Amino acid sequence: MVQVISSNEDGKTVCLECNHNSWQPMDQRTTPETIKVACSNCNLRELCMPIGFNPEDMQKLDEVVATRRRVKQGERLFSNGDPFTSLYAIRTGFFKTCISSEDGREQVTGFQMAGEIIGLDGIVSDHHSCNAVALEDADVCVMPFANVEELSREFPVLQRHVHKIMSREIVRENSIMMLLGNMRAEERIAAFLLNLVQRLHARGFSQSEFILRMTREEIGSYLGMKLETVSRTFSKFSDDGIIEVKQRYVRIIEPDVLKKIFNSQTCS
Amino acid sequence: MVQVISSNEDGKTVCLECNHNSWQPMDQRTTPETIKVACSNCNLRELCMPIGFNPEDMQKLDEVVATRRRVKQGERLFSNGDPFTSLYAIRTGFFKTCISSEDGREQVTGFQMAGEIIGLDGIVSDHHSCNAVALEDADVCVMPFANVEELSREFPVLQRHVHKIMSREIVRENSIMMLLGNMRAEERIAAFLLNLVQRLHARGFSQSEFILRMTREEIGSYLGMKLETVSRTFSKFSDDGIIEVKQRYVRIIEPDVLKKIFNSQTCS
DNA sequence: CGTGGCCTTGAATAACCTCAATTAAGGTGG
DNA sequence: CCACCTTAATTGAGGTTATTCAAGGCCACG
Repeated sequence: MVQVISSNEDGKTVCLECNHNSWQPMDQRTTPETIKVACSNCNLRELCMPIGFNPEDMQKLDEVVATRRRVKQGERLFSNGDPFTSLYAIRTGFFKTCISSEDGREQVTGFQMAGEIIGLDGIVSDHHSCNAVALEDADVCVMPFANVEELSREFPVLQRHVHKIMSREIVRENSIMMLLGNMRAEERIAAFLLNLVQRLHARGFSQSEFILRMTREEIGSYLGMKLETVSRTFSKFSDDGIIEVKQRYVRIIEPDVLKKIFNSQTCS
Repeated sequence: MVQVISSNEDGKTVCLECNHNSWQPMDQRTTPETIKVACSNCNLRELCMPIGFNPEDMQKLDEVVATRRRVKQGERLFSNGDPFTSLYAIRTGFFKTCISSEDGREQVTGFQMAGEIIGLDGIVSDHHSCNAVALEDADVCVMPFANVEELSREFPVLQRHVHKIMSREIVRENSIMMLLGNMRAEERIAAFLLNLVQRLHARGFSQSEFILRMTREEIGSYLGMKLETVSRTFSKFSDDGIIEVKQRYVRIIEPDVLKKIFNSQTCS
């Protein structure tokens, strides 16, 4: 495979073809085999674990993660109806979560990347209420929820962290409700692109360009619009010189214009 | 004030004028002054607290609730930006939670009634990210989050309960995303009415009739449609003999038809 | 080099929104 | 207790946005 290397404005080297395979810039990457399976020396710790642990507590914290699990592209980490046992921290890869209505309509409820936690939907009923599908080969840390709860009782900082993760998800969904309820197509796409690039940037990738891991249809499902409308909106932004789009490749040329569209379509 | 009394199909007596003032059928109601401010003998316990406590633990659980607070109609329990200190269990009354975009558009993120918990949005950032507005005079139990966390460490059953409440909110918002992203106006209104009547019924009210506590505009904001469309859809359902509507009063005549509309508009 | 999945684009249609006028209800003060 | 005023709800006509249906192009993969 030819690897497309590009430098972003921070001077970080990023692999556009496989940016999904590591949160790290290429030059710092190590092979998976050299990484011990433990939170205490995980690169992603700051993303999915609380800070402020001393070394001996950190070691106990490693007990949260029982095992690792690989999920191939297109496969499910869990499905609607599965018994709930664990939360999952994404190490590598990219997921979508989605629910289906009785008559078969699908709603994507989120896209998740490295360092993010999925499975929270299962707590309330002891069964998952959505499907988690890997949009590319993925690797997750399996955190049995019993372990999480037990250690939470012991470590208030972990307890608070778990609460914050759940609260963050509630707040995220609130803003999706705003998006779905109040925004027009262009605003939704602008919000979507800005959110995606911001999260990728926080993981060491370019602030301006990336590869979409989902189809137009999946984007549309998430944003409450049809795939044709997604495509048309991308094309319009491209015509306006705001972004460059070619299939899954996206480059943001005018982030400020995108932000303006997001904040208010009718802004004078 | 003339009180409109009606009997539902279960034979329970319900006051339509003030069904919002108590979850209980009228004949079982006691005056607020006779109720001790404690979870251990609260009528709503089964709605907002875990079950399976023995009496001595129950007494410790009472420590969760620090105080009670009255919120008059139209006033806010908390606002976007307020420091987060507590969760609130609604004893009586009816709330909406809403967020505003930068350009002033409002999105109602939920309607909450007796026994439900609000304030979870504030945990992640130590500040509330939405407004909680009383749609009628309300009375809430103030549960300082520090107390909740402390007792959660001591009582696994409470810990699990807190997690379930947060997970339930995540799942609820997932289904709202489905509603906003995939459903048409009639389906949204059907889902809204069915959800409302189901929750009211769980609190001892009629399965078929109730008084809306929110305006058409607030319903529209929640469901992602304009107030005129809400009104038109109500009128259409009324013309079709599915419901009876007169201003805030709603009676569901054909729940099965409503369920069919909700499940699939295009159902043959 | 052919095949299938994904993406793009066009034209016609449907759903919902906007603007506007009217009616109904609720609250206030004389 | 009633008249007035304000807010909320209904309804109609016309416009806009996004959807639907359809055709064709691009790309990866065998």
